[in-house]
Formats: sequence, C-alpha cells, structure tokens
Amino acid sequence: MYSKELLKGTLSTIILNLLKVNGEMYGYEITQSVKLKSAGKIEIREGSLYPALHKMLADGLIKAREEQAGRRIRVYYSLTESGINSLETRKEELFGFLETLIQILNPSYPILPDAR
Amino acid sequence: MYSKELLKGTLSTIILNLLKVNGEMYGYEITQSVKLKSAGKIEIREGSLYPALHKMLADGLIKAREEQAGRRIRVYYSLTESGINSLETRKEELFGFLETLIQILNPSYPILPDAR
DNA sequence: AAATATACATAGATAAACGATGTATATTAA
DNA sequence: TTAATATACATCGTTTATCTATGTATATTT
Repeated sequence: MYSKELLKGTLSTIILNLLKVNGEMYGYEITQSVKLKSAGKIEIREGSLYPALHKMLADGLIKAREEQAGRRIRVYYSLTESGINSLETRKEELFGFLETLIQILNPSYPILPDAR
Repeated sequence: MYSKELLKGTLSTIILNLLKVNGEMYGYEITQSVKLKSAGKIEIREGSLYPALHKMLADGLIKAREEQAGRRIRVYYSLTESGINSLETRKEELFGFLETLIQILNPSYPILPDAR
C-alpha cells in the first residue's frame, strides 16, 4: 500500500474516470475495481469514498440512481455533463503536474504524451 | 499553478531530491529552483517550505549549517545518510504509485521505467 | 526614497483522506 | 447450523500536509 498522502488530490479524478469508463458504478464496486486494477497497491477506504461521492453529487459532477439488489439497496453513480468536463480538466492538470514533477525529480525520464 | 492538493505527499521528496542533486541549498533558493524548473507551475510557499525543512531536520533526514551572507543569515541544508536512504525509498514508492495511477486513468499510456 | 526581492519564521485555517464505528443483508466456511 | 467473512451503505472525529496571513529584517532595484 502506498502512502495515503500520495492519493490526495487524485482520488476524485480516479473515481470520475472509472465512472466514465464503466458508465455506471456503485460505491463498493469502485473500491474493488481500484483494488483490482492496482493489484492491491491502492485501496480506497469507505471513509474516503462515500464522503467524496456525496461531495461530487452535491457539486453536480455525478448523479445517483438507487437500485434494489435482493433486500439491499445499491446506489449507482454516473457522470453528469459537468462531471465529464471536470474530468477532462482534472486529467489535463494532473498529467501536466506529473510531467513537471518527473522533470524535477529525474530529468532523464521520458515525457508523458498529452492527456487525450 | 497546479492545485495544491496534488503536491501533497511529494513536497518533501522534491526537496530531498534537490538537495541530493545540488549538495547544499538554503530555503529561499529551494523555492526559486522549483519555480524555475517547473516554469512557474509549481510554487512552494514559505509557509510550507520552512515547516517541512524543520520537520525533516528533526527527523534526521537533513542537516543544517548557518552561513553569514552580508548581514543576513542563510541556513544551508544537506542530506544525511538517513536522508539519502529515505529519498530512494520515497522515489521508488512515488514512481510505483504514478505507474499504477496512470494505468488506472489511461491504460494506453507508456509505463515509466524503474526509479533508479 | 520607495518599491521590490531576499531570507528567515510561526500561528492558525483549510481540506482531503482515513480510522473507528454503526447498521444490515448475503455468502462461505467450520 | 452457526460463525466468520464479504457486501453495501453511512457518518463522526482525527490526522496531517500545505497554505494564508503575518511578522521581522536586510539587500537591491527603480
């Protein structure tokens, strides 16, 4: 597991990107997806995930739909128009930052291509 | 300027790396160096820098040497043995995280080489 | 002479992610 | 069958990194 500090500032971007790729996901599914895709090296805690989802919902970046799964309720989230735009902006900023960071830390590293 | 949240978790690593590359630097010099190398896109605030330096000093990662510059005092910092090791560990963790992050955000991106 | 740059410092604010805790249903293992 | 674990949601308070604001003082440029 990586230091939790590294995740700061990128968690919402990760969530938005997953929603874009998969169209619709529920909370628990997001945590499992990140865990799987990162080979266990990034784990989004529920104490981080749900507040983040609620904030993005309040900010109009995502929308929610409740679905009955057996006797339990699942809340499916998907991107709004605003969320799609926000994701693009965030990814551009993030990749720009990473490019700069890598340049400072190790100038011999190859530069990342544009976020597209 | 990038979101300050993105810098969280990487600031100390940036400082340690600069000290390794340049051998010895004073605080103000570090802020200017980062500003220059990042083309103004990353600016370390003095309210972030000095507490970070003081913490790393207390943690034994860096050592300090005061030098009189005219009538003013400059505090030059350099890495300790512990700091050299810490930097290597941090860089490995950081580049590992970045690799995972990029993979999650955009699997088509090229993978970064090992941090060496 | 005034404005800006250099050079240090610290106290309090902000905000993101987390740990702990709680509730409840579903599934797997003992 | 029952105990343990996994699924699925939620919230409160804690932690901690960075920043804003503020302060002091010297040096340089306008």
